[in-house]
Amino acid sequence: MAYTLDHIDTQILAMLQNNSNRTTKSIADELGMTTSPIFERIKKLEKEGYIKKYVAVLDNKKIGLKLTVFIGITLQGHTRSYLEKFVTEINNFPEIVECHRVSGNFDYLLKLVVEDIEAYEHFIISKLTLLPYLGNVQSLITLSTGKETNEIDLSRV
Amino acid sequence: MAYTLDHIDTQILAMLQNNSNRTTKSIADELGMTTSPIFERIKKLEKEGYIKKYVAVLDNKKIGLKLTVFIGITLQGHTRSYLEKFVTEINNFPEIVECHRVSGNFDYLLKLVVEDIEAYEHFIISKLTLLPYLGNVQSLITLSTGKETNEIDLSRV
DNA sequence: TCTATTTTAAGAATATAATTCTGTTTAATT
DNA sequence: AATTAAACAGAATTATATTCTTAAAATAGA
Repeated sequence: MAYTLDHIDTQILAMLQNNSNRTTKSIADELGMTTSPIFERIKKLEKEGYIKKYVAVLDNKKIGLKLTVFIGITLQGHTRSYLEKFVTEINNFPEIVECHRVSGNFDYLLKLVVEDIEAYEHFIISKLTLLPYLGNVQSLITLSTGKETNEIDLSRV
Repeated sequence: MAYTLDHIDTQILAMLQNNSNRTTKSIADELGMTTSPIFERIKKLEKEGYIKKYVAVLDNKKIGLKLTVFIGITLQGHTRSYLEKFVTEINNFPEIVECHRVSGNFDYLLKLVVEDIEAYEHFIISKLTLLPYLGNVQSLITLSTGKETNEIDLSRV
C-alpha cells in the first residue's frame, strides 16, 4: 500500500530541500532523464506527503528579528486535557516557531524568534507566564548560530 | 544605504514564507497590483538577502527519520580556536540540523534528526563523543512535536 | 512652488518553464 | 510467453516568469 522511495526519489528530494526553485529540466539533466518522469515523481512526492510544502527561508536578523531563544518548560499538572490546551495556546503565539514535548529535564522545549531582549521579556511576562500550571522555565539565549537548516540527511534512507 | 522594507515587501515575504510556489500573479491580485512590481520586489528581496533560499519542507517521519533530539552541551575548554573547530566539526555532521551557541546552562544547543534511537546512540558514540574537550552532554528526546515552522512573525516589523 | 530626477507601477511582449498528451519501452504478474 | 501495469521519452501545449516600454507618482533641489 505505502509508496516506497527509490534512489531517484531520494535524489529529487535532496535537491528540492536544498533549492526548490530548480527547474525539472535541471533535475532531469543531473539524473540523466527527461522532464516528464521527474515532473510526475515530484507530483507524487507532493501528493503522498513526502513534500509538505515549499517555503522561502528568510534572514531573521536582516528582517529585524535578531533574537532566538530556546525555552525549557516543566508543567505542574500533567492531565491530558491540560497538555492539549497548553500546546494549542503555544501554537497561537506567532513568536513561537517550535514546540516539542520532550523527555529529559523538561516537559516542553520551545523555540522562539523575536526582535530583541525586550520583546522577549514582553513575551514572557505578558504571554507565557499567563498560562496556568507553569512550573520551571529555563531560557537558553542564542548568542550565535553555527548551523540552521531544514535539510535532513537522506543519504541513508 | 540599507534598503528598508515597506508594508508591501512585508506582505510578500509573509506570503512566500508560507508558500513559495505561489505565482506572482496570485500575490499581485491579493495586493491589488500587477505582476511587474511584485516580480521586481521579489528579485530585490532575494538580491538584498532578505530571502535566503527556497526550499521544499519534507516530512521527516514519513521519510524514515523519526527521531528529533535536542542536545545541550558544555565544553571544558573555551579557547576561541577550539570553539571554531567545534562548530566546524558539528557543521559537517549531516544529522545535525541546528547548532546554536547559547548562554544559560549550556554552551551549545544542537538539534539532530535521525532514524531512531539506535541511530542516535550511534551518533553519540561514534561521532559526538570523539570531539575533544566535551563536558556535560544532556539530551532532550522529542516525544511529539506540536509546532515546527520556519514562519517568523512579520506582523510587527 | 516649480522643475528635474528618481522611483514605482502598469500593460504589453517575449522567453522560459510547467504541464499535458501520446506512443514506446521496460518491468512485473500470471 | 502473454498480459498488464509502470515508467519513460519526446513533442505539444499551457501557464508563468521575465523583460521592455511607457506613464504615473514621489522625491529632491533650486
